[in-house]
Amino acid sequence: MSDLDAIDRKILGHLQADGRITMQELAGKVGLSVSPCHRRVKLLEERGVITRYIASVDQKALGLHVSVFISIKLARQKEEDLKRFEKAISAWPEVLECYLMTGNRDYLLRVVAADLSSYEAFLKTKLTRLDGIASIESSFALSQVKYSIALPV
Amino acid sequence: MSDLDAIDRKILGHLQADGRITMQELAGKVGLSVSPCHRRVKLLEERGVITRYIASVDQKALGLHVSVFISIKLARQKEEDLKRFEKAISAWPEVLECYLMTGNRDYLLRVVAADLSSYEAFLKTKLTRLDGIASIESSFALSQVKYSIALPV
DNA sequence: GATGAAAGAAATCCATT
DNA sequence: AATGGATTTCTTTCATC
Repeated sequence: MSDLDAIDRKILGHLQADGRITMQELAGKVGLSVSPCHRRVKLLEERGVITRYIASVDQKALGLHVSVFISIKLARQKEEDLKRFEKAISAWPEVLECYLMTGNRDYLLRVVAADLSSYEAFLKTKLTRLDGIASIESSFALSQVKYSIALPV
Repeated sequence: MSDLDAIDRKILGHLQADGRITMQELAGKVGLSVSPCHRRVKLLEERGVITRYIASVDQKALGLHVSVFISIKLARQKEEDLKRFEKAISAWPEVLECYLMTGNRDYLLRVVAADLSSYEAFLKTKLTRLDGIASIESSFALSQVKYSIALPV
């Protein structure tokens, strides 16, 4: 699966920091010439190690001032209950992250909204309308201290 | 601040989905020709609306099988205590996200590690060595149901 | 502000080692 | 697997509307 050598990991490190670095510059940084560097990047893309390239956008500039972590407990934990819940939240753009947690097997969601009233609208028109939810607990973030998508390589 | 018109928001939507889309294709999708589309993208970059471009890497392919959410309470909440804590965690690559939360004014961290023993190493050599921490509570994620960095535009 | 064209730079492919 | 060069494609700038 992941037989990534040292050069692959270097490449991934640089691409996580700058997804638009030129092949020439990237090749220089990892000590290869352009062609083999290019081939490695293409292989990493094909193997699904690099999943995609993204522009990162400032949350405040979009007017999204509210970040909420929501703990959700389901009434039943049968496979089909989980699947139905996961399918629903996956379709909502306000939900940026969702994790199935150990312990009580509940879900942890990170949701963004413009303000408290649009968060309330999200709760009322979407989340609380789902069947099979036993409890919802919202925790609000005062500020985002760190946000990185660069995994340690 | 954010006088983004409909076309700007369309551009941001497409760039969040594909950070390497060509100007030609992007221009077509938003109904402009290449030059004005290019100018808008450059402006969005200069204004800090687009913060950067990133390659997204598969966590499992890197062998990072453990995702943990950590709730941390500080002994004191003076500005300098917060600053010191935030500076420390910002430097650690294992910490991908950190939020200052309302309520008890504690921190919520998302941390990744290869396995439980390397997570333990992170706790022992880094987190628990910080001064002024009153409590640490780890919650493990069984699976990542959704992970998106694309903000709703 | 938008347009189209033109120059420069980068990605991509291929023959060679 | 890596290299250097050739080709194609994109970015970026500029004059014009």
